[in-house]
Amino acid sequence: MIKICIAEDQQLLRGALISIMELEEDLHIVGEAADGAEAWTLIEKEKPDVCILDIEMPHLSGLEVAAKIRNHNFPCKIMIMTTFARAGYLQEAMDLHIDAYVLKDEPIQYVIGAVRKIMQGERVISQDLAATLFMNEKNPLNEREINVLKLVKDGYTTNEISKKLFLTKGTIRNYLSLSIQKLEVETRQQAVQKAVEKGWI
Amino acid sequence: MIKICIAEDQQLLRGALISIMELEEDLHIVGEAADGAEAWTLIEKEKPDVCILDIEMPHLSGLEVAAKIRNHNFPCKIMIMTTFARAGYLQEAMDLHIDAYVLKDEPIQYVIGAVRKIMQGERVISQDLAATLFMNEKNPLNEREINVLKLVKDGYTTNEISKKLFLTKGTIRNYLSLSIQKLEVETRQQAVQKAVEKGWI
DNA sequence: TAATAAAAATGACAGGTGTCATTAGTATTT
DNA sequence: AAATACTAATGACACCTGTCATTTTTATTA
Repeated sequence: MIKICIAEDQQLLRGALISIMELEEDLHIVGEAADGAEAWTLIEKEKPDVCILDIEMPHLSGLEVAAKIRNHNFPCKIMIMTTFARAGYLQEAMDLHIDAYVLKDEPIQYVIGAVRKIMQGERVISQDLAATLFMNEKNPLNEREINVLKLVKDGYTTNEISKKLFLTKGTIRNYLSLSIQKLEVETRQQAVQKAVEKGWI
Repeated sequence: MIKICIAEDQQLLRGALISIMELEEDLHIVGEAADGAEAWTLIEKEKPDVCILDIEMPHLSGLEVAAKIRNHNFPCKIMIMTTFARAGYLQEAMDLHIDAYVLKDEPIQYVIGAVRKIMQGERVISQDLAATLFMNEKNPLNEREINVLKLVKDGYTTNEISKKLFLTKGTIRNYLSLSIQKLEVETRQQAVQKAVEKGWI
């Protein structure tokens, strides 16, 4: 009997998956969570064999939960289940030695099959993602550029960012100018768009 | 036996919902679609009693499919099932006399219950949305402002927009300036954000 | 026909944005 | 000690943005 925890913020999908997995004789859902923080508490308590994590959740992302699981050396298998085929996410997942990375565009039987496979030590990655992984563009931005770009994403202006980071506004503009060049776009907004799309910030 | 068509672009959710609904004795899924265009073909062919439509799908949105159903005077009940509690979407749905407007954050049993209720002529709206409906801010933007703001959303610059619409760039700036004032924000990007969030563009 | 409203354009202003060349301080390496 | 690279700052330039007052043109209405 495989003990599973599932973390997914959309109740409709979470509930549906649970109902269907419970119909399989060898699977048992030992807990469900609607956000990352809840998921971590649950996993600590239930010690599941497999946990299925959505990436984009409130409080803690699925990748952050995965990092915690690995840091605590839990023997738990990890499946990331997400809508987004973003290279950055996938790269991060690989670095964390995630066991399965599955897109929400797969059939349920694929997900169930993947659970069984990873329990046997296999690794599962959705077909559409394999290509993404090979292309493997890596994040051209350094830490400072990432920080500044994140603040732009959150709607802050050059001046506000300069105050927040204790730098002059000229420096902020320089960082953004560099980011724009590295990402081969023309405005800070396009830079944010591209960086988000690639999973780089 | 209630005949149901379901249109939802995420296969995992679509498949899960179908499996679970098929377990109910009085429900029967007569067709599934992964985008709006497919959904419309299906509905014309199957003449279901109820169709469940996601809003954000490729080709045709759920609301556009709903409009087609109403224009052709099909006797089909319509349930909109979406992630987003956006006032503009809800308003449009109400104008189309949609029978149910359900958030993806509800339990499955709520959705199944809603199907039965609308078959008996009731109307179902997710609790969280009732408030949104009463607040009922309406879109302060006129047609031209909406068009310009949509182009900004798609990443076009002032100059590109002026060429596309055969207006001078000064005029585009004036329209954007007005939009910014009407939406009570400070930049064009914030204007786009707010308008999207409210379902106004 | 005259009055009114709207859509579109213009010009001017302050301030924001992106680029670039240059400088300076500070580690790190060789 | 010299070379290298990174981080931060500065000033200058052209261009973009948001605002405002004003004008022209074109429909609509009285």
